[in-house]
Amino acid sequence: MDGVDKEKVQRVVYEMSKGSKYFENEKRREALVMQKIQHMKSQSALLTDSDVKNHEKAADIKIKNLETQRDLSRIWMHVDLDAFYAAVETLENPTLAGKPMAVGGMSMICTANYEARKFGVRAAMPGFIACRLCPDLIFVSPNFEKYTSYSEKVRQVFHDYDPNFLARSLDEAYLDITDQCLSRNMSSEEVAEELRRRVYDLTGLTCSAGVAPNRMIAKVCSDVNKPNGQFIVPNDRAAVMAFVSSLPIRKIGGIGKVTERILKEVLSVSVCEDLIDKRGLISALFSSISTDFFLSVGLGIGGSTTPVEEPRKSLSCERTFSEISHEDGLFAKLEELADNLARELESEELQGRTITLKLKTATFEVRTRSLTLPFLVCRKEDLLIHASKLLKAELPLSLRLMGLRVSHFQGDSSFLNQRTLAEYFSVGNSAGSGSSEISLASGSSVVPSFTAEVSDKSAELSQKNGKNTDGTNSKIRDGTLVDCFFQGTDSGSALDCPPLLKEMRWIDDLQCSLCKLEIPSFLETERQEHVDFHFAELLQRRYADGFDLEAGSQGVETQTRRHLSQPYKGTLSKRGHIDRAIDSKGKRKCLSIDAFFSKD
DNA sequence: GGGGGAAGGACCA
DNA sequence: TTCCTGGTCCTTCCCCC
Repeated sequence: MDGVDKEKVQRVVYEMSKGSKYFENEKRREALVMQKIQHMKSQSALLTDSDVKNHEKAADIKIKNLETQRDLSRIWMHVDLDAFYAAVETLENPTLAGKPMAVGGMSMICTANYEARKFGVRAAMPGFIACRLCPDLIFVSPNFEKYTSYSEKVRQVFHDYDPNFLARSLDEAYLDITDQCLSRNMSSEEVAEELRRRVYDLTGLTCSAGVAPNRMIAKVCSDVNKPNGQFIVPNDRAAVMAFVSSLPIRKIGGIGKVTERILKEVLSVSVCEDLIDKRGLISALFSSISTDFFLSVGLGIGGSTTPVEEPRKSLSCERTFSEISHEDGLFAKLEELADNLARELESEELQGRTITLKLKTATFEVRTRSLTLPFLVCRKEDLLIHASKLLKAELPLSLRLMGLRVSHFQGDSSFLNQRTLAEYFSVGNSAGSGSSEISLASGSSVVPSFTAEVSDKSAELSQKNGKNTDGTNSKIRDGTLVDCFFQGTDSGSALDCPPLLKEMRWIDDLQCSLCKLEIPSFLETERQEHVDFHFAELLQRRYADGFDLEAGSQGVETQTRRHLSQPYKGTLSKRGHIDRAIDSKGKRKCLSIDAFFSKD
């Protein structure tokens, strides 16, 4: 931004943050980056000329490969609305026009209009610092409903130019305008001008556009003549290379403050062209994925085909608050988050297996603690049970932020179409249950359990060696089989997984009957284990207040998940004990089944 | 060596 | 007085097979 007294801005920001906890944390992070840079420098110093030459050769092969992927047949446009939130607020309240204004509050600013930017006020700047930079700054609270409704209008226009346009946020999108240009015999420049005019006519908002053969370059282009302008890089290799050659690496999406510093300080790379010149060192010092990325940046290649829409990977909720150190207060916050997140999960019809607790301490240190369960969860109660354990383990704490995330969603879409247990049993066991057997527990409640045979060979081998020998996880102790886990049906497994298992999923309406579960007679049998797969969850629920099954070995989980998608976690001993269970104090417990079920 | 989980961090809007 | 939120991806470390 021209006309900004950068030095003054830096000085004010420094003066205002100096000595604060935030500042101290920044210094800590800065030291870590420096350490990383030093480490990479020393690694670089160890490289011989021939090392670098060899890496250069490897990079050349990569470059050759990348060149074959260069696609100049599509015309991409990146559209970015100018100071979007601020512009919407000004449209709704014209008295704000021409005055420095920021959307956000004293703690943080979402965006600032161009008048405010002249003072150095920027998005992601705390409001109190912005106030110092620009004492007349007007604050407006964000109103996302309003922005969403404007965004929808703008998207109507986008849709006319590319029905498959990619919306990146409320104020940004990528459009493939190739067909528009061809069918209407218009240049990309004309299309961009027309689109921007239509957006303005419909909403009163101005936007900037960038046009290039791929999204990576188009994104950079939209920034060139911002605000209310456009810039075009023609679909021509030489033009792309010329544009990229002097382009500062920081302009590229994916290269942020830290990466920029590392590239500059370790490799003296500052513009994209340097990435090709330094390909040998890059290949030597960075991972293959990072090297590929840096090389494609140097070549101006990136994102020319329409990507397939990926399903969501995680869903989270986090809140910043004024410092809390009291346990009750922390758990109350957690409950709020669990409640919020459960609602979100419900509205998106998602269930996940991994729960991640995010904590930001009063000193701005960020910690995450996660837990992957053997079953899917989405209800508030379940989130809370597991997240509470994660939180408990971190106490005492003084926090300024807490967040909760669920990920590891059930990827297999067929899983979602599976029948519930209730449905399964209401139509009988006719659907290809194969080798499975259904045994009913005594009493009226219908409880499925599975039969799995443990091969004699496996048991023998286990007995002989005292450990697993053939990929199974059965163990022999005192002449009886304990620690028996399920595995898949591929050859070599001793335990056979009934296809029935794939028909199951945890459902709430079965919880009552699950609580009446009785352990069938398998405990007395010699060479046969019937394990009800609801058992693990039953235990989890039963001891929700701090009694946890110790995780089975990771390998077992892996195996089990791979084949069954519903792993059994925990250990059930043949002699009727719940073995290796851990209570809330971390003590290992051994309960008899009788004792377990006689509780309350 | 590869797969998976945990933790941390970079980056983006 | 006061430094966000929600998401993705990558890396590193470690365990287990």
